[in-house]
Amino acid sequence: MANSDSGDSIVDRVVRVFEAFPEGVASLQLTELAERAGLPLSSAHRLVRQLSAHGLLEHDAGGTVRLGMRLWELVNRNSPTLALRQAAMPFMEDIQQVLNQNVNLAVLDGWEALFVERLSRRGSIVNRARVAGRMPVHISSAGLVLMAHQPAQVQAEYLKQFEDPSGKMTADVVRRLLAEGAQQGYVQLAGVVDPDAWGIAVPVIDGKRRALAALGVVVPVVEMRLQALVPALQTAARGIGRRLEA
Amino acid sequence: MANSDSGDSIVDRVVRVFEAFPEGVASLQLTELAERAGLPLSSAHRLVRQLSAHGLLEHDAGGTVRLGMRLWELVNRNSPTLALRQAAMPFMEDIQQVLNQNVNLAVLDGWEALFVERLSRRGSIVNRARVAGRMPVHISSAGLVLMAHQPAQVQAEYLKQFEDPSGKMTADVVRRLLAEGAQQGYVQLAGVVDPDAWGIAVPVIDGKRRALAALGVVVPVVEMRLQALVPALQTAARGIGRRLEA
DNA sequence: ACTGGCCCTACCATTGAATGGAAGGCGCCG
DNA sequence: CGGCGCCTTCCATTCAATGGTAGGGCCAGT
Repeated sequence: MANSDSGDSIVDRVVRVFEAFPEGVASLQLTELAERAGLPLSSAHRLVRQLSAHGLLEHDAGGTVRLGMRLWELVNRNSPTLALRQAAMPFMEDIQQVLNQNVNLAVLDGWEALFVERLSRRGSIVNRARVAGRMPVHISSAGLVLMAHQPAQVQAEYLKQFEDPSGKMTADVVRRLLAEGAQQGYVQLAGVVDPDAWGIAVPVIDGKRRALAALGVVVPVVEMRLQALVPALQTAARGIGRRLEA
Repeated sequence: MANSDSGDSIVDRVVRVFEAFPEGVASLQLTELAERAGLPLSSAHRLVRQLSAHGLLEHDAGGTVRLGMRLWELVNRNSPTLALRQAAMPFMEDIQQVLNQNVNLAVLDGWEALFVERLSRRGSIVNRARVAGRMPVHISSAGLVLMAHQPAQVQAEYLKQFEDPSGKMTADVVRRLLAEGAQQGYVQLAGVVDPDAWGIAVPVIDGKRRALAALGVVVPVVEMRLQALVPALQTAARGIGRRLEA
């Protein structure tokens, strides 16, 4: 044989190796990694060795393979979200302290909200959103408020393909939420993810009126000051937006 | 020609592409990227296209290339430091609130401290340590306290090759700091990085008595409660260590 | 102690995927 | 409108990548 029987390039394979780690699983056996990545063992072995030589992968104590510190370092040094996170962090900290709630920051990627930063309170209500985690647009206030501020064409495309496997949400409900979100400038969502939690999110708008990100909080349903949270979030979001101009 | 004139594999090239982004620079022109990565333009072009197809790179508005959200997501989802950061975050937040100071968390990588997490106070003293940033062991309290808790052999190797280009530190001073750090269980460092800032760091120890990380604060020299910080840090570090066992 | 199973590592003849110079667009500025 | 920088595409050449196979280390079960 020669280069790849299966017709995939090395780059494809490298990507498959990176993607082979299931969410939250830090390390895998070589054999299992090969299987998950769909590679012959000997090919996986060679590839892992090359990547390890550069620090993109590492061999940990038990002989298992994990993503390397070097990779983490490179990606986080030049992260596409770096500017956004740096601009947002001080404001997120303020919110966390003043409102005493979970705060999170998300961007829109496809039809999902991708959470890029999160500050959680000890002992506070469960916040399902994890850093680098995703949630479908229709079940997260952050996703909805981002979609609500997308160009009409994008929203139309989204609604066209919308389908909720759980059946809890209909396209009409989503349409209404988007319309309200666009008009009010925030989205409030009750207990979709967790029956005891409210999500509230506002958009971070840049100079060209594009919604770059969503700033949100997750609060327990018993929280009384719900409406008071909105202006605080909006003020913070404007601050973030202004920082991103400069 | 065939595969690489220069004798490097594709993996080498992928790594060089990732490494081509200078610290803090999010995006590059293709031509510049090719030059920095030491690749012929057409090869760079092909490689970038492949990587982009998988979302490891992205083309941004101006036609420049940057690291992709997908890469950021994969790395941060399965980060080798994920468990450490998750265990540490609540304690770091406590420290930040109670002591009202900058907090950071670092691991040892080679002869450098690599900062994996940081919480900074608005308006607080400048903290040079950036997330995913590095500092040489001998000018950071985190680096020193980590080195002070390494096996004797590692310390010997480190001291053997030690050389401070600035000449401010001598091997003897470092040796003394390491000895003190090992004995006292913390390292305090004044104004090496910034003349107005103190750094104090303690080790996070796991069940096998290995120093996995350093927990530290950066405080202004005028701060009076210096000694009071140490027990707080040590308590938090023990808490983190205990969480990592489970 | 022995055996079987599991996982990792090493070898090597084969060949098509990767290569990069050159030429063809595209947009910008003077 | 001509020159320049930057991006994209093309294509004949060839060696880096491939993966089946075999070897070695480790542990659990018998």
